[in-house]
Amino acid sequence: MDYNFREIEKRWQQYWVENKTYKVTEDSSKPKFYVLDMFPYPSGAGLHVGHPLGYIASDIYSRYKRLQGFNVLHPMGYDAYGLPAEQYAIQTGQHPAVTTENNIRRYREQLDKIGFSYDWSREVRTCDPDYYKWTQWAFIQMFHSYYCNQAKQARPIYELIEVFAEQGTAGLDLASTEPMEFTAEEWNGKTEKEQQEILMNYRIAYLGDTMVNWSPDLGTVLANDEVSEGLSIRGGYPVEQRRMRQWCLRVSAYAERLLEGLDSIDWSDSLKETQRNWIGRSEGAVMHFTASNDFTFDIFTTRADTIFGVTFMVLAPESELVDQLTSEEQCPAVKDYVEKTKKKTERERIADRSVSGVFSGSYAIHPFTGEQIPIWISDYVLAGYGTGAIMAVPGHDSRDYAFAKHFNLPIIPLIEGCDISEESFDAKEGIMMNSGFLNGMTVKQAIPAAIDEVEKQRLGYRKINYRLRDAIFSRQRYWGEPFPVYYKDGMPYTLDESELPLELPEVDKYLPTETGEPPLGRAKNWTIKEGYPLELNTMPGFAGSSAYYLRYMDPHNSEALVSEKANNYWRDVDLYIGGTEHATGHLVYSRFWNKFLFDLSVSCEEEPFKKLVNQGMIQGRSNFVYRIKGTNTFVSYNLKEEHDVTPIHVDVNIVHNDLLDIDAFREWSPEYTSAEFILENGKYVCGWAIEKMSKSMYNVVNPDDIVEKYGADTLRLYEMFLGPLEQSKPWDTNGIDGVHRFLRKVWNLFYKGDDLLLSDEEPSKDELKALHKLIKKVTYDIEHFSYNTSVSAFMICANDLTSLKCNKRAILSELVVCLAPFAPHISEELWHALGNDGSVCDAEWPEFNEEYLKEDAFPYAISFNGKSRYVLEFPADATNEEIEAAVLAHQNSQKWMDGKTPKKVIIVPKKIVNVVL
RNA sequence: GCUCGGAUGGUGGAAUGGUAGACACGCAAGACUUAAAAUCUUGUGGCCAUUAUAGGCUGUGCGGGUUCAAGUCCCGCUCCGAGUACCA
Repeated sequence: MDYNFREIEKRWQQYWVENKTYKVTEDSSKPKFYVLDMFPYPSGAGLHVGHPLGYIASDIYSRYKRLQGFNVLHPMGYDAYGLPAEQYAIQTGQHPAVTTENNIRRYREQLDKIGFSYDWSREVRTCDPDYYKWTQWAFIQMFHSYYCNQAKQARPIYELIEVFAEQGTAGLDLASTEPMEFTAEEWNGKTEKEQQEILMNYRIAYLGDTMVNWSPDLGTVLANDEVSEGLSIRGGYPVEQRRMRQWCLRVSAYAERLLEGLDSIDWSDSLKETQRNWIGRSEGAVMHFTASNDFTFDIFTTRADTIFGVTFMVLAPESELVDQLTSEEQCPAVKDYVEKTKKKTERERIADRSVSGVFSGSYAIHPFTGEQIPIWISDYVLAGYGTGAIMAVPGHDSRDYAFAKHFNLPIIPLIEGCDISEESFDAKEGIMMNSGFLNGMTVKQAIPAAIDEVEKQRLGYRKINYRLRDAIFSRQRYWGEPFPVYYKDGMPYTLDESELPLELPEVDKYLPTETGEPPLGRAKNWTIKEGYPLELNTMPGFAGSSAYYLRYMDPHNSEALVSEKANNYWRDVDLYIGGTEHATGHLVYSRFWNKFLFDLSVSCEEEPFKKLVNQGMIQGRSNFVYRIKGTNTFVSYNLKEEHDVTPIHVDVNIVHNDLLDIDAFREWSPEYTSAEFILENGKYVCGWAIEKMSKSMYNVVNPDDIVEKYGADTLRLYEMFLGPLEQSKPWDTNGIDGVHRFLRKVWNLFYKGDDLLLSDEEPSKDELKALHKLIKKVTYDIEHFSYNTSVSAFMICANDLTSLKCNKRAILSELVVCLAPFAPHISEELWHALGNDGSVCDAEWPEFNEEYLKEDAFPYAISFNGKSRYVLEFPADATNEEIEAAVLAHQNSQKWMDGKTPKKVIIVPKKIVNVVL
């Protein structure tokens, strides 16, 4: 009987479905283990061979943990809201729900062929009302919460209302959009609407006027992580800055906890570093400056020590301070400059690094020297960071230096011996000078000393600033979660929890309305209660993906996002596998969202993802043919230098081991039907290059085709064999024959022709050794995600057992269990061939026994001064003294030592003897 | 600019400081076959030597260092990749 993978895989996939093999429930008698993949956005193109890489890795880990006796939660679902389905809807009129449903069906078909051990009964879809009910619910909780900096947690807003009525803001330390102070009398004297407006300053989900990334082409705002280099990540459309009223989440309140939490989780250093940079904590001070017209404003600096080097101030063009600080005669020039910068898109601003700016006409007073410092306006200062204003110290900041040089402003050196004739001295080292009370201190001493003095004289205060901004949470799009919000008297109110889910309404078109409202403005009767209008924005993509791991724990619960019982059992994700592209998006929002739910006691763990592994990207490997210019003749790779040729991409699926299937090529396109070929050794050799996997490069490999040709088990093994999991690497179907041959080799250990040849004899020493070498290596490798080397270990073991002609049940059954996480279908089949019932998934992971690896005699490598190695064999129980004596005995009889007397003999546990001459 | 990775045969890649190149692809030779494909066996870093064997030298991007011993540790470079970017 041959290894008929098609039949085997079909049979066992069916068996798993019929027997609900992968269904899990809470079971307090077993330890839990939660393995999660980042759920996919089901795109129209379907899966290519790169997508399942992480899924296979996590599936192997899940199956392994299960064999080790863990109760493994391994779910899958779809991040189903998103822009592509909506863009497609705009072009074709096709409802995004239909497109999404079709895409999901296609994804599921492809996933099923690979043999994953998902518990599909727990599937979630972010666009399903039963699911987004809880996204909306979480939003309502955020709306009704504020963040207390003293308690370091979110608290219900009604507490705050009570405190305001009793004591105003006195003694409170709250996360807010802007600082506010008022008394209880002032609060109590305000109208309902005024009070609501004040509360907006503190809510964790709030409406705020902020600078947003606006994409005119997409007609929506985007979050910072959805923009890169001034272009939208999806689609690559230009993005500009606009001030708009948007829903925001007060992520910044959690900045410190998001930073601290990184120390407690097992993520790669580079990913943690990326998050640290994104959060961007910097310690410094806010300082008050007074302008000549008595208007006071604040700046933020991390270099308070350089206060005596300030020769000018700079405001961001978008800053509200600009209006306050512009003198009358400078007004036209300033207006002109501000208009100009507004017109530039973010991308143009990045591209244009030239120095520009305008004098405001007013001056600030230096807090220590009383000197007049000119105030300038320039686009190198950002409105969104700090206070949108800086004190410029050209001697010790390169940007200030460039500005000062350009506008001929004075530059003062503050550090002894520094040379600032060509560039600023930015390093935080040296001895201070020209700095009044700071003179003689090192920079490290001067920074805190300067802030102490500033605080003492009430000129400012210590402040920690974060780069992390609040997340903009509304999108002017159709295909997303509707906000559970309606407006009364212009103020937003949330729906009652009992009114959830608020379902996405139907619209006639997916475009903005004629008056520029978002698409939901087209919905009929989009009102609630006594005709109050509902919110027209929808939530962004990250809304639905921020708590999906909690929902998998209890996916059908209609009473809660997750029950306390389920949450207390599953707790958190033990292993999360996904790509780095979510480092500053999903993985920040999700941690924030979970911390908020932790404060509400909905989630019992503060960090959602204990361990995270990033799988590398799979790149494409394109093939080329070379057409001689002006002809329809193609020349083989190594002969192309003799002709003037144009390289042309050729479909990698008609190339095998870089050899072109000429007949298939002629059929590939009518253009090539009559193509002529100049061959080498009777073959057409193609060139190749590593490029992104994409249709236009003709290098997309579909997993279905691989499964059809080689089987799912071969695909799984080969994806792992390609290289280290976390490394990016090109897909190259060449070489897949190697792992396929391995599986056949395993098959042939069981079957000779049609006969099952198994023996109940005691295994030999060599057989046990081959097996236990495998068990040791594979156990270690799975724990360390070193799957490529474990596939090698299997091949070595199969080769050893083949040459030993091993057909012992005792050996083969343990081999099959080891193989089960990697190649589940063939393992099931062989598990049954061994006479077992049920599924191999219920077997036990074999235990490694060191005894079997011990040898009778060891070869020792003998080296001299670390060179020229010889080999001597010693019994396993030989002592170091015996080995040393044996080596020295050769001193005169062999050429080894050239008659020299050894100074030292070093015997290393690794079976090396080094003789120092 | 900053941060983090990486550099090992023709290719993908192995190597807790201890015989570098496991395993696989490719290639070459052989077996089977009328032939090819498939399959199996053997060889395969480079250079040198030899009828053959045994062998010698060299070798992990470059230059130093530590060590009995360095792909691995330390210092200084070069190149490549990823992320991030006027964050005061």
